[in-house]
Amino acid sequence: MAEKYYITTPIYYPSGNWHIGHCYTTVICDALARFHKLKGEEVFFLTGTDEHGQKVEKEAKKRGVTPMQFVDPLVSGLKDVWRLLDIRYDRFIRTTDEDHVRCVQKIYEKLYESGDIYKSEYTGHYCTPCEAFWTESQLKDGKCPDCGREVTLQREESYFFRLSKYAPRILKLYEDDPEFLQPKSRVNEMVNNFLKAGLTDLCVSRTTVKWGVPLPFDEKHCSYVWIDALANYISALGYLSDDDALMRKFWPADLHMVGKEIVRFHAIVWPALLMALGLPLPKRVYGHGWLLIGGDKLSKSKQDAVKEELTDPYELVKRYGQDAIRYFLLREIPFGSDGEYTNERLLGRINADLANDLGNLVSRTQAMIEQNFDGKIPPRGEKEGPDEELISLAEGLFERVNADMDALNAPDALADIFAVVDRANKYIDETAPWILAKDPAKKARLGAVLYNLAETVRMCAIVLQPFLPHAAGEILASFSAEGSFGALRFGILQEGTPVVRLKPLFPRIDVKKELAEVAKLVSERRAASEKASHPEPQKAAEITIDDFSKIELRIGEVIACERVEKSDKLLHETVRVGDEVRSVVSGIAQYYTPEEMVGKRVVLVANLKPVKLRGVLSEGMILCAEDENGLSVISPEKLISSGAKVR
RNA sequence: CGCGGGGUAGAGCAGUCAGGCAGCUCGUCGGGCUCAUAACCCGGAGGUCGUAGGUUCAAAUCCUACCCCCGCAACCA
Repeated sequence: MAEKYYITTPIYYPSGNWHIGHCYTTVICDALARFHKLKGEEVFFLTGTDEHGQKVEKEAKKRGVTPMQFVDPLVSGLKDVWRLLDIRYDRFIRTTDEDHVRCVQKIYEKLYESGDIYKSEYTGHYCTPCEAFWTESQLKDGKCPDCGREVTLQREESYFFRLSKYAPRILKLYEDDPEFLQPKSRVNEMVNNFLKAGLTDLCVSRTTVKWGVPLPFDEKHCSYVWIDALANYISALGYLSDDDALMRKFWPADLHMVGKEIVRFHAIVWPALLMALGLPLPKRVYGHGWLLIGGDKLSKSKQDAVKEELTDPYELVKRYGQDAIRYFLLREIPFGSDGEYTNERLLGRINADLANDLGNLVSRTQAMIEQNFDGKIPPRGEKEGPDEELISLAEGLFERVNADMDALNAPDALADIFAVVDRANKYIDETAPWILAKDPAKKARLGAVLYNLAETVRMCAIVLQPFLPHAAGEILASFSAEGSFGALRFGILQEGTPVVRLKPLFPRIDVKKELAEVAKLVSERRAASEKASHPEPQKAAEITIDDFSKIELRIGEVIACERVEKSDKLLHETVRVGDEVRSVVSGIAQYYTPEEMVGKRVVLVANLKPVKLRGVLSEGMILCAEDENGLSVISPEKLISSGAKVR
């Protein structure tokens, strides 16, 4: 019986802006899925979208459409991206799919009956954009520790999942199975940050959110994020449905590929849920790094035009082709850690590896076969000189790539394949077939050389299929060769087989010209989107004079000023406002030194609710104007007494 | 003592867990070749491995202290 391989991507939240970062995870999974399929395993590759939640509900409302109407086009946009990149998933699950919803309801029911879900009350600081509740201690400066935005205090009746109960078993899981969570550093992170501190039960329902799965035992409540989202991995297989054949065949998952920010949910919450349901645990959870976009100092530089990268997958595929984008993502991002994306690096990779090395190797090999052997595979001939080295390198290729892929290390797998490509290019130099061609007595040797090259190219193409499906397919077809891993033996090509000469697989790109074009395109697009979005924020809602009078503005004099320790942006001013002296913190340290501020007269919002910033009390706000060039404190034009009202 | 990432050749990085000749890609300089997509092959130059101390026959790697840079925006994988 064939082995099975079940691999999943995270399900993506429909935000409307699909970019190259989303492609990263999915392309790796696709390559892994294809690789295992070629190994003859029965593969199930799952991806999809996570569509419920308050954020979608709000966005939809803002646009005056139903959540479904809001989400549908976004989802089909994502599917288009996958089509462009030739992602061959077996199912695209949406958490709004009927079967998923039914499954989630059954899971809730089951856990409720077993007592793993119970009713209680939740109070917490809620950050709407992050859809997350935070405890008092987690807040940073009273704001969301993730995004730094305002949180609101919310209290409501909720159902909870007894996560705490499972902490010991999860710790044991990590000990017993070091493979379970990778890379290893993430294990320490989980243990130190969460498990050691003790798990708290997880809030799994909401009454305030309507866009979700209604709980079967309490219709007021909707499922809340994680059970709904995580369950996709089993609902997609028909868990608890009438037809659970897939579930029986493919569960447990062989690999959940996730981003490092959601490792926690996959390495703690998900195993606990599965334990509660009495299901086997996934074999491996892999938390990969992030693809940072234009992530170097350039994006930070304030004065120069901020360099922007083209990250739109549609445009990238249109310009360079799916294989080139796949190749870059799989090759360039260091295994397990963060990688950096720039257009320049993308183009560098395309030219150096795909055009110069691989494409050119195919091209020169086929050209010589065409010129010297009438476009037919020559006889194999005797081995001599460097033949042995080339051949054994090609023959050992699969074993090396297989080991790399078992370690989920696509960059190394590709490096191993290209090591063979490089060796083949060198082999041409060593054997100098163009010299052999001049001497009719050397015809047999020439044939042997070209045969060895054709075989090497063919074998590389077979292993390249998971990574560069299009190009690898073309190469194989041009030799009328089959792509199965069974054909990874040297000597399969038959003498006389016609070889079709391919057009350049990866045309060389003029990097300078292309970068200029891309820069132009990006700035045009930005201008267009600014134009489209600008009228809105500028047209702030109309207010009455009464609204305005609620704001108390006063002139203050800065009598002392110092930097706030351990902060880059904050200055702590002591401001005299009439008879009063106030402590004010402002985020202007990048524009003003403390010395500059002392003695300045400023406009202060005097009735702003005091807050603590970085532990320092701030009782007001100094008015500033800001544009792309910098920031200026607003000062009265003539000398005017401190404490004076501003209207 | 807020959290995280990092400092190895001009650029980008691997090597650090497991101590053993400092490597890879790009760039650059020189040479070769002309089958090939001005591609390919060979060679050179270029490094106080952030700093100081320690352990060791041996340290980029282990230990201690310190310095510096980046992110903590958005999107969220």
